[in-house]
Order: sequence, then structure tokens, then C-alpha cells
Amino acid sequence: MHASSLPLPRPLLERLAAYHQIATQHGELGNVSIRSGHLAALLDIDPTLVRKDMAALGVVGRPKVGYPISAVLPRLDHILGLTDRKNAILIGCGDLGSALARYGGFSKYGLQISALFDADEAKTGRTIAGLTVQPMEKCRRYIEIFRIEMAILAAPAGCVQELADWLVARGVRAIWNFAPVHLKVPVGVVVRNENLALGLAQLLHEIKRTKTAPSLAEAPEPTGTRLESA
Amino acid sequence: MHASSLPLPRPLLERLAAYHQIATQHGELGNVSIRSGHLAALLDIDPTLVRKDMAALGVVGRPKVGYPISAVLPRLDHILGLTDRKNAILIGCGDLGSALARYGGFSKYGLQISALFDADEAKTGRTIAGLTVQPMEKCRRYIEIFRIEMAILAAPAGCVQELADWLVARGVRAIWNFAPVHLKVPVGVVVRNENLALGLAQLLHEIKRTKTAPSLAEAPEPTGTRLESA
DNA sequence: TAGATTGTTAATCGATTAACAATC
DNA sequence: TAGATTGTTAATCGATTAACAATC
Repeated sequence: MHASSLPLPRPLLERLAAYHQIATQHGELGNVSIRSGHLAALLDIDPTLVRKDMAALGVVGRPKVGYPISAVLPRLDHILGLTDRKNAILIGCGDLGSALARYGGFSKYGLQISALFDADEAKTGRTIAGLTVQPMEKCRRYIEIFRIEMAILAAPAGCVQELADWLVARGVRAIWNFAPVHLKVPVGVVVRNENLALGLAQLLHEIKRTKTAPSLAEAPEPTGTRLESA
Repeated sequence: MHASSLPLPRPLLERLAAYHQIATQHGELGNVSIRSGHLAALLDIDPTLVRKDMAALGVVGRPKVGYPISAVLPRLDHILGLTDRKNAILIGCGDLGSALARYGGFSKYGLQISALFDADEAKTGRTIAGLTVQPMEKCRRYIEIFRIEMAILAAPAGCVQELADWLVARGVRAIWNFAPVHLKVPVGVVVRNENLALGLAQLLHEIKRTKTAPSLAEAPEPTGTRLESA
């Protein structure tokens, strides 16, 4: 049971997740295999890179045909850890929290939201996606009893760091944070700060870039490292 | 009015957005400046890299003090395009759409959601975040009149590609897609596929990695390129 | 001053791309 | 067969890190 622990670089991980999404869609359209050129075109990357990734995944393709989707998806599932069933609690049941609780996409990837909590009494008792929103007082015991290791935070930005500290102290080892705050956690705890504004920034930047780059015969960059002339 | 059009690499863009978030928080705590070491520790990167980024941004720091937040934030605002005011429409007012409409974080970054649409008659007429949900029939005219260039899609996965095509044909140039589908758009149109499952995949992978890497004296990797032994 | 931190060049490292052979 | 596509090595490119000087 050897499990290598290469910290897959971010861009690679993003590609793999995108391959998964695209291959799934492609398969649902009735296709049996998928070409490197197809994936590459959709992701705007070099086909060679896709082939290299496939080789690294251990998937073998056939010239003129492509890679069998039935081989690609399980490999991606495995590498991405989507097969390991995982229970999580969700804290904060406002709009975003409710959306996440109802979001069908997670269970497909092995994530089961097993309980909902909210500090706001007005929200407790409500049922979302078949689960009753519980008061925070019950959270502690729930974590202990079910040995919860993962929490999804959709609570207000102001209290989310405190909440995270509290969860970590109670044994939670992975936090998926949707509040627009950068959480600090001790080593050994995994955190992902979702930061929607980051996505927005990327989009805005891209828009700006494509708009202000009409002429190909622009004055060549003075070979500095400045991101932009002041 | 020279605007260089360097396609800022993804990791850099992510760092910049994270700097923005952290520097903002740090400033709200009453600090006037921020150190490269502080940013580096939070992001788990090398301090040198932060300093290089700051230099590229054109921000000068002071030894023993750090970088003035009042200089850092405006530069980041500008590079990330957060200062350019931008109107967008939001299509799909389920839980996720509602959450996005109410999400306060966007307006702070220059994004104004100016209208909501939904194909479901049960949802039209409702008011979310001060805006009335309008039927899709009104969407076309709205785009034309207000020359909308950006759309946020929180519609069901099944119809979102068709929707995107339709929007692009009507002049929309940027799409922020929250449906778990990889959208294809013509060149010249900017799309960001938000893909929440990707975030999940990264988190799961990280969990898996840290869990299965207890011994440092593991058998050395056979110097292949395989992501994992089969 | 001493010490911490910034600034910057050079070295390293790794990821992407180019080229081309192999295969269906 | 011809043509398209995979597979793989070598070359390139760019990003990160190391080292150290400069500065408060």
C-alpha cells in the first residue's frame, strides 16, 4: 500500500480537475474516447502537455483515436482523491451556505455534508437539503462523536478565524473556507481559502488585458521586470 | 496611455490577489506597513518571492519596517483591475445565484450586479439584494440598452452552454460561470469557469497527501514521471 | 552600532514546448 | 497506404530560490 506524496503542483492539479470535468461531459455526449487535441483546445494549452499528463497518469491512448474515457476518469478520480468518501460539516447557513449544502456536485466527488450548523437562532431548525440546521452548541459534541475531520465555513468574515481555531482545537484537520478572509491554521491542518474575489480579479484582469492589447506592433517591453510602466 | 498586456501568469495573479486580501486585513488591524516575511509565512512561500513581486509592482519598502500598505493596495487594485467599475447581469437565481447577488465582496472590487434574471417563473418577481428577478424575455433588451458586457451564470448545468452562446451573440464579452460545466466560448470572449469541484479536489488531494506522508524515510521515487505507482 | 529587513543578481529548478519517431 | 494522433526525448523558457549587498 505505497502511496507517494508528491505535492502535485497547482497548475497540474487544475489541469487534472479540468480534464475530469471535460472528459465527463464528453462521455455523457456518447463518446468513448477523447483526444489530447480536444482537451488542449478547450483549455488553451499545448496538446503535448495533455499527452504528457496522460502518460504521467498511466493512461495509454491510441493514435488516431485518443484516450479511452473509461480509463481516464478512474485514474483522475484516484489521483484527485475523489473516490475517498469524506464527511464534512457545514457552518454558516446563509445564502452561500445553503447553496453549498444543496450543491449536488459535491457528493458526486465523494464529499458528504452530514450536518449543518449556524450561530443564528433564526436559522436553526430550518431544513436544507434534508438536513436540519443545528445550533452551534451542538457542534462540539457532533465533531467528537462522529470524528469529523473536515468543515466547510460559510460564516461571516468577522468570526471565521475564531471559528477555525476552535474547530482545529477540536480535531478538525481540513477547512474549506468561503468567507473572504485568509485563514491561518497550524501546520498539519489543511485549509483552502476559496476567495471568490480572486476569481473576479482574474476575470477582470483578463478583460482588461484583451481590451488594451489591440495592436500587435506595440512598442517592445523595455526588458525590465516591472508588471506595468507606472 | 500605454497599457502593457502581459498575460500575468496564474500563480502570480493568485499571489497578488492573496496579498490584497491579507494586506487589507492587516491594515484593518491598525498596521501601516506589512513585511514580506509576514505575507510569505501566510502563503507558505519564500519571502524573496514576495519582495520580487513588490519590486515588480513598483512598491518600495523600508528595511526593518516593511511595505506601506497605503502603497501596496492601490498598486494591486490597479494591476488586478479592481478599480474599473464594471456592470454585470446575473442569470440564475437559485441558492447559488442568490448568494452571489447578496455577496458583499464584489462591489468592493468594482463589480456591480445591475440586474437579475431567471428562466423559472416561480422565481421572477422576487427581490434579492434590492433587485427584482426578471424573466429571461427581458434579458435581451436589457443587454442591448445598457450595453452589458459581463454576465454571471448560476443557471443549471444543462442549459448554461446554450445560454453562454446566446449571450455572446448578443455582445457579452465576459462570462463568469458557476455551473459545473466547462464552457466553450469564441476567442475574444473571456470566460472563467469557477468549478467548485476543483477546489474540492485540491483540498482532498492535500488531505490525502499529508495523511499518507508520515515517514520521511520513504523509499525514494524511481525517477520516473509517473504521478503515482499503479 | 547591531540587527533586521529590503533589494537584486545569479543559480537552480521545474514546467512547457519543440521535434520527431512510433503506431493505429 | 496516407494521415492523424500518440509517445518521448531534448531544448527552451520562465519562475522560484539562494546568496549577498544595501539600507534603515
